[in-house]
Amino acid sequence: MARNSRQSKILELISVKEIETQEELVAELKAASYDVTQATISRDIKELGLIKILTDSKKYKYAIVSSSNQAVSNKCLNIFKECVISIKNAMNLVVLKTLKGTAGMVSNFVDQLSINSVLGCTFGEDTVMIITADIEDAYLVQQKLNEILAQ
Amino acid sequence: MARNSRQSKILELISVKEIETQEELVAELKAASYDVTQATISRDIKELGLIKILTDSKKYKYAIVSSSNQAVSNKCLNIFKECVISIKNAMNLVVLKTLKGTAGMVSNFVDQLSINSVLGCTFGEDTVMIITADIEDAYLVQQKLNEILAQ
DNA sequence: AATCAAAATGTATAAATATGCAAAAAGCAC
DNA sequence: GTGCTTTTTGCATATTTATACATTTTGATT
Repeated sequence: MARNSRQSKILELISVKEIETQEELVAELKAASYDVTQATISRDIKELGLIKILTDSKKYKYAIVSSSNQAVSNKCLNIFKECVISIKNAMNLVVLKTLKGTAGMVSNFVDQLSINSVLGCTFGEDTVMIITADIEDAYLVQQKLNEILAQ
Repeated sequence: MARNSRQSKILELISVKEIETQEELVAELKAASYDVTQATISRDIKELGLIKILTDSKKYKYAIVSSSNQAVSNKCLNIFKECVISIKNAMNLVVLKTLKGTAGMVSNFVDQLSINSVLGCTFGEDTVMIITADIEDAYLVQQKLNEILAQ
């Protein structure tokens, strides 16, 4: 569906760039050949439960709502699920395979979850690597992510 | 200073009521005899780093930015500091004395901090009670709060 | 394919928010 | 106090976002 794909792109865009306004988002989406208007974006943003937060430079930017304040919106969760193909462990790492181009967004998402044992995330085109302190923690994180995906 | 007092009132208002718009906030402030315009509120909100999140009923309301996403804004922290008079332990409880009328706001704030050992908070007019699992946890929470206030 | 129902989107505009600029208020030094 | 600087605020308005309504698209059923 075009809509899901577009919303997934929105999540990706806001996790990579500092998007200040919906018009800016429209422009970025046009560049990625999603031809939509601001009105549609406004609706997408509401559905995804995105918020505007202040950056260090005192400008507003769109962001995914953090987990402690409020549950991640169902819509976000669904998109997250669709993008993750597999979750595997390797020593003190958890490796996620994702749809091409969505790894950045997924990595950002994992960061947002603020799981205690996650030390950090890096990502490429279709792979996210989560670093934990030890093998046991990697296992815990994998469990946790599986739980979230199973919701 | 009138400004700090007003901003403190704003934090209190948004923690107690679901404030959907700045105009609504202006009205509430007027009722509390703070006579200001929407423009000023807009600036206050920016300074406090407040955000708009979706409620369960799909309406937007103002909220304090959560701790995991981003540090609580300096401004919020300052106001928090000014409102807390003392922090004491009693068994598995931590008891905060606050300025009259600000306990609700402070309690909300403590919730936002998402400290692990905090099981829950209740409050009256000028007292916040934090419940923890045991005496040791109460001590840890007290330590943590003192750290935050000392920042 | 034709028909209907539901969902998604665009257009136009209402509603909400941010901000440039000028005025007022608050500090501060003398 | 007076004069000067800095901060805060209001007014007017630009900018940004949400939404009512109409239209288009999608999907299912026959």
